[in-house]
Amino acid sequence: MARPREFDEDTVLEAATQRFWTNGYEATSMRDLADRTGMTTPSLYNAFGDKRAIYRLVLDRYVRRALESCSAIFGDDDPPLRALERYFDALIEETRADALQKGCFVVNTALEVAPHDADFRDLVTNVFGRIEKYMRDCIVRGQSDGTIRTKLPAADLARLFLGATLGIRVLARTSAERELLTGVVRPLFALLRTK
Amino acid sequence: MARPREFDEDTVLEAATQRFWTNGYEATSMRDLADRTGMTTPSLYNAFGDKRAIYRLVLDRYVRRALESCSAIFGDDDPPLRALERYFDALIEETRADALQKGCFVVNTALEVAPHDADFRDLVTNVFGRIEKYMRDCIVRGQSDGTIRTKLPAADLARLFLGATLGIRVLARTSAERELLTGVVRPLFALLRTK
DNA sequence: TTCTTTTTATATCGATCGTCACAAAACGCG
DNA sequence: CGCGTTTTGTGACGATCGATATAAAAAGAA
Repeated sequence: MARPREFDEDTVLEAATQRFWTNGYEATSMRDLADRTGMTTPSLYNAFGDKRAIYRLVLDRYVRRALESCSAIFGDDDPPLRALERYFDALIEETRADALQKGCFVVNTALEVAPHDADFRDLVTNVFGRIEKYMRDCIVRGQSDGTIRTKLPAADLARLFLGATLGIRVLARTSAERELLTGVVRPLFALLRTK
Repeated sequence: MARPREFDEDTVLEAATQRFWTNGYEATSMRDLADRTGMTTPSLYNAFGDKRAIYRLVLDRYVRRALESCSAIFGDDDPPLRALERYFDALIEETRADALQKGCFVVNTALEVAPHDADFRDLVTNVFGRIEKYMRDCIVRGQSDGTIRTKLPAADLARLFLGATLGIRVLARTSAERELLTGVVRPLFALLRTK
């Protein structure tokens, strides 16, 4: 029907993701994206739209995968406490291996873009809400089956666990020591064990 | 000796602070700063140096005041638990009143600038370390006098409290509801009360 | 006054920004 | 084979970026 694309969409979007993720929105130029993806800027515009649309596209793609990862952890039939352990273990391991200090793409967006862009603020709020809900449901299950002994409201515990997650994501951008991150998490699990 | 300055340094630095704080480093231009401060760009360069130097100057100024505020809270002779309450009450109240969703200038810097600028990363790490130390010393005092009953290591509790602080600062950039912020904090104090 | 020093405002530098016209190139379809 | 459609690369648009050269203006010192 027409001239075929010469690029692999997934490869290009992944390269664009990495660039936006590490450098942020403002510090990434369309020419940066062109260089990293091997495309020209007109091809980028033709294929995906303008800079903001590309950012939204790759962020949505990132969110989809991140939430799938969350779903895999919390949707598994592991005991609730085990799921939470796996969640924070993965978070800390991801941070430890994060040589470029990318942190979390959503958290980075929350700070740089969300305050002056309602669309992205809604996206970020939605993602944070989903994580909070994963936590809450997990904690409720644990309180029901007795493996989580604290009687504190699951809603507040979920809020704290979300807050701790975001805090760790901030520290991840500053090359924090692993001991600091594990120290944030240890009292959380002590809290779940208390009566 | 020479022509006197026509601007008030403190007023100018405060205006520059507000601009960098709300918009970030990359999204703020020297012309933005000139407009907001009422100066011309050559006058800014002559008085304070280049863009990065101005950012550093106003960030240092912000940090000085923020740490003074911390010192006032934790250096007071209030009981340790009361100091921690005052700290988080002030944090939540500041966030509630933060119509422009500025969040914390240091946290914003941690995410936007620190990953690719060692000087600012060191500054951020230092500030986080000081806050952590305020928390730790306060918790140790509370554990000594028996007002904080938990036997969990003060070092880890301080790390969690720092992490929660940073998490709240992230949420502050996304116009989060007050109930979410108070929910993050409530289990922290429940944790301090547990034996 | 004249000289020195610093701040001021005008005007602009080259570089880079996001974006796009344009036409050649590469396909399926008739 | 053209024909229509989409992608491609070249080149460049006006706007804005960080930073300055330049000189007039404003003070104290001589």
